[in-house]
Amino acid sequence: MYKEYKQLNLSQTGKDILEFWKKNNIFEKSISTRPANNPYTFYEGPPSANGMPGIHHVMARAIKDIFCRYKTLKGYQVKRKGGWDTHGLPVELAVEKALGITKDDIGKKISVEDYNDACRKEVMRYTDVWNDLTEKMGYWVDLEDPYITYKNEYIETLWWILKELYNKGWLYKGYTVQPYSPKSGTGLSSHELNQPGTYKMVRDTSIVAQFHLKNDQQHPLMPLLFEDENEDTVILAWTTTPWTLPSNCALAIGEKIDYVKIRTYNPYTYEPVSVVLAKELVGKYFKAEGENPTLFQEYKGGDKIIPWEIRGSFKGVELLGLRYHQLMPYVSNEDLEQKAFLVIPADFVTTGDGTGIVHTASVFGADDFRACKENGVPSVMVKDEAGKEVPLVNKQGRFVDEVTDFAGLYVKEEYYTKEEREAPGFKGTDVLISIKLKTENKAFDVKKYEHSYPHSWRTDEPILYYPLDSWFIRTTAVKDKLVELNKTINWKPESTGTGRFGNWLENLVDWNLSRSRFWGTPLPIWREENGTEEKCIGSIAELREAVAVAVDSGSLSKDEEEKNRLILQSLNNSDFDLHRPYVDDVILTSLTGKPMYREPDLIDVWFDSGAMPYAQWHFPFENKAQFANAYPADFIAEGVDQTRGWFFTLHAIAVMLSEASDEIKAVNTLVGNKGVAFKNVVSNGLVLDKNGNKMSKRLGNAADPFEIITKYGSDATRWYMISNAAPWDNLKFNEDGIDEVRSKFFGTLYNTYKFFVTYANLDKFTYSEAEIAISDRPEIDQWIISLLNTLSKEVDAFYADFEPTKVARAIQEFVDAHLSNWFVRLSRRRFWRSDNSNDKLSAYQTLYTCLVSIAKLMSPIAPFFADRLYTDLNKVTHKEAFESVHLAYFPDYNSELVNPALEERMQMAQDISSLVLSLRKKVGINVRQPLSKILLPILDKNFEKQVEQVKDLILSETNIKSIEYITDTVGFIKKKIKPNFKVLGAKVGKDMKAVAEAIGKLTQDDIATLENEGSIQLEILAGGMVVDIPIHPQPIDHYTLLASDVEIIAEDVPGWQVANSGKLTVALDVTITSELKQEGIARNLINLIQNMRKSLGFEVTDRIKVRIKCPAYIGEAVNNNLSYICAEILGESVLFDNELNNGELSLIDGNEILIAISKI
RNA sequence: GGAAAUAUAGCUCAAUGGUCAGAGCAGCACCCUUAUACGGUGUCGGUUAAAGGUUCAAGUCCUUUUAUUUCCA
Repeated sequence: MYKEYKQLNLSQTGKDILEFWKKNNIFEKSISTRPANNPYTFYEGPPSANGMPGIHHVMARAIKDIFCRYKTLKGYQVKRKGGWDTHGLPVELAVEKALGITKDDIGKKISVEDYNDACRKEVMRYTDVWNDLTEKMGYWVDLEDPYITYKNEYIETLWWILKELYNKGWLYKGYTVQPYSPKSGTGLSSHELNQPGTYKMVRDTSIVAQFHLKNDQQHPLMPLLFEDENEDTVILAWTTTPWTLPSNCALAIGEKIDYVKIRTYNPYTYEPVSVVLAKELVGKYFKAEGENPTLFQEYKGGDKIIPWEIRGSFKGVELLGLRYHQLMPYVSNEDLEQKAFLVIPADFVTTGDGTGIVHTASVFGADDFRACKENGVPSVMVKDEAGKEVPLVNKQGRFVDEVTDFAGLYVKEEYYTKEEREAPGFKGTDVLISIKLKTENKAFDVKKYEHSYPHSWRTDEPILYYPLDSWFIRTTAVKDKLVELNKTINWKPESTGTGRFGNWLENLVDWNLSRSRFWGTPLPIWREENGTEEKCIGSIAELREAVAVAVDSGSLSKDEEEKNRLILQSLNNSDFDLHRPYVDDVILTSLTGKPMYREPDLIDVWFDSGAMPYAQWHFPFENKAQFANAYPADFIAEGVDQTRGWFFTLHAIAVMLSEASDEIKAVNTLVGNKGVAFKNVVSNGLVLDKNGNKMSKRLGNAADPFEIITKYGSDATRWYMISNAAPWDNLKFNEDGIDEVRSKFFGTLYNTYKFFVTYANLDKFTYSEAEIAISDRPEIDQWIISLLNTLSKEVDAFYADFEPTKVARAIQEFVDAHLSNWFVRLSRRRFWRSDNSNDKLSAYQTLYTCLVSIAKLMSPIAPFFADRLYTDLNKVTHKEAFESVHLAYFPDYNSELVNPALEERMQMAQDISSLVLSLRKKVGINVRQPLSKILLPILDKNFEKQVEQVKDLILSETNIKSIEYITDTVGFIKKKIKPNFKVLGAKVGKDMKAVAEAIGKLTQDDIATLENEGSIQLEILAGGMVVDIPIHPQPIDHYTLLASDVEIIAEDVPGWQVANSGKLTVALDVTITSELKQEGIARNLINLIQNMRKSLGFEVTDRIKVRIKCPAYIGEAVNNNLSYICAEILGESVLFDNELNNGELSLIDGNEILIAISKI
């Protein structure tokens, strides 16, 4: 017996099937039953388990799961090693929050050791919740043996990779300009900068400074800039950070921006001056009424209106190379004089603010730094006591001594205490600088300016952009190869690969690896204090050796030696933790016997995850074969936000290793990899709430995945997400949508199953009979089998092309429109017949095949329901030897079973039926009333033949007695002609409009001529006008119109009820004879009785007796159709009883009728 | 500021450059049903975000703008 259910309960199905999987190790079997020599490699992007999973994780993981399951169906062995991302700032922040401490307290209130222990616990805090969700949502991933990024083995592989890069010369120390908080003395990550509330509106002193051009230089623009030798020409540049002006080293312009030179007076010193600024911004600094050369004679210092006139204009590119006098010459040298203080190009210059010229201080702005580097402009630096170059502002945020006037002053007012700032006479440094520049004739405009500026979320004070020491990976060394190999990767969607990722690679800069933190992978580099010698450690063994050397060297202090000795012991016992602080205690010795200390930085956590292909196997220290068998990945998938995260780090590390590492080169050769880490990548979009807003806990619009799955089941949730929008489009998550999927798709499929089992159980159909050849089955069976095969092929192609949305929609369409609402509906009678004919058997076999195939096709997306469907069917028939659909194989596509002509004519049957039903609706004759015939105008010879084959389906579906075909020999049909634009467009081009119009004017006779002779001449004016009334001789173009250039359809049959759609036209005979009328009454009665059977709860096999009280003419109708009625309702007898007083009162044809039925 | 994606009916989505822009849901009306709180027929609903341009022809191609989102700065 097939299992029957009271109702569809996807949530319960999920739980049951999960239990079944667990009990029978289905996941393990899905791997072990596939050959190891046919691997399909998937990499799991590790989630961080220190946060709760959200609904977007269900989305992301459903996508991963789908393709892994699909490939399993296709016979591949798909191992899915899970993983956890355990390092990084979010972990540190969570710990600090939990312990109520800040970064400053580390090493003070709490030891680094305890802190790291706390991190280690924190990071796996929600693993149980994650594992629970993983199971419940049906995501198959190996949770038994995941890779964990904080494990020593994992870190050791990272060290190995770093060493490979180091040996290649691709690991180096430099500095970058980063957000920096002088109060806490640390750099801030962009993540920290993105904390809410870091950007605040502040009022800063802004200065438009005058950079005086040198009047003795060689430059093409000199004659224009200096019209006479006394002219003082300056470039105006604007800044909101006046404290960076002493460090100015260049001025940046936009090459395409228009600039002008304006003669005017300085508003503070009243000196005559010529200023250069962007043309667009002139109005910002000059009043319109001042533009008057005659005012120049009258001008006195202090006048409100300052006269001005434009004396020249030029493109930015013409300004390049101009030299100017250093604005605040506290620090200079030969190098600066030669290469700095000039105009350079930069792409970030705009005319939105300021003057269209940007003051550039290379060490205090990331853009500035880049622009200066690209143009070979050195930075303004001083040497500290150790002889090291340092900027003019020290790490406390104060000016160094060399900036004599302002030495020791904080550059930002906010760094002073409240008392200091409120003291009488206090002036901020920016203000002091302004005053100085004003008096020196170097300031053109000083204003307070309100703008948004980032603040340290810890100290709440404005940050500085400041140069900090960093370790870099020279990714730019392999830039071309990164770009080249990216083109071999299949991106879904493509635009992410070419656009976002491609652009990113084109503008690649070296990878800044350094992070000043505590919980992460330590940089394995030890250095002498003066940096002359350094050592990169690539393995634990190497570390042990180096420590041993250091211990034996005798050049360490007693203390250090003792510590090292303990470390060595621990290394020998293999229980040394590679994290800080332990690794910081390791002191190595240089060749010259000097101590070497570890560089205190940790590495970017993105390196952790990008190295997972190697580190998850502890390559090359272990598992070399496993690695080679799983490299590179065939498929990965993550959110689009990972484009420059995980996708990049995977790609970058793989490409670099393909150049730097002999081990990797060997593997690449072995597996035929040019150097990529992954071949296919799906970058999925975000999950937004139903209004398109970001989901956040704060707003309370975040959907809880557990709640959703409990309520609707994982299958409906997954199906909804996948079918609703392409993975890379953002999904507007709406619970109503899940409910719709449940009732529309799963409901329909479930009911189809229920229908099947209801009758299959009655008939004891277990598929034990011999398979009826498809060609021997009825038309409708052949049709649905044909569609099923077409569907399999399509779905296969969609899966292979990573288009799950198209898969889901195709399956939905099949199940709903074709299987349930056509095949089953039209085949119902075949199932409830009492004889055991071949026709009935064929119906069972066909429907069974459809259901089993659907289960397989849908199983990657809806793994629970599909497995229930499959196993419920297969348990009875034992047609296949698999205990789960996930161990089965993808349905074969059998092209011999596909019959396009059959699919076409069935479509025709559906369309014709639909037209007839719409006609019935129009004239108000319901379907229960039989009608005698419909007329079909014949379009072509094939048409009648096609319709004849599906005639019975149409007739029974529409309750019509016959179909008649008419040809146009009698001029009976009115035809309509439509141009086929695609064909004609190519032929007539510009004359299309005129030709279309001419076609529209063809008469019924013209159309007949065209049909009979295959062509007709069209005349249009050469100008493209239709020849209307040829009064004057006009040039005329002739076109020969072929039948293939147009579409001709029968539009109307005058005197009949007609409907058409596309090429089809149907005319309905609405005459109701008395015989038809009686039959209609009989049908109505049947319907009433069937409803009574149902509401009285009779079984479909119960036989009944009927008693009726009704008007005589209805009785006559019943008598005339008695055998038909009895057959339909399983009635033994129908008795007319005018004394009847119980029973159900109904209306037939407007007359009361009383019916009573009873079981026999 | 830069890059990318998206924008079509109240909602979710379709639509090779080819002529009434379609489905489903929701609403309304009628109908059908011995699987189906299912289905059918009709109805309501559109300046295809806006403005230019290319083309015989644009939702579709190009340019600009706007909005939303993401990443980067």
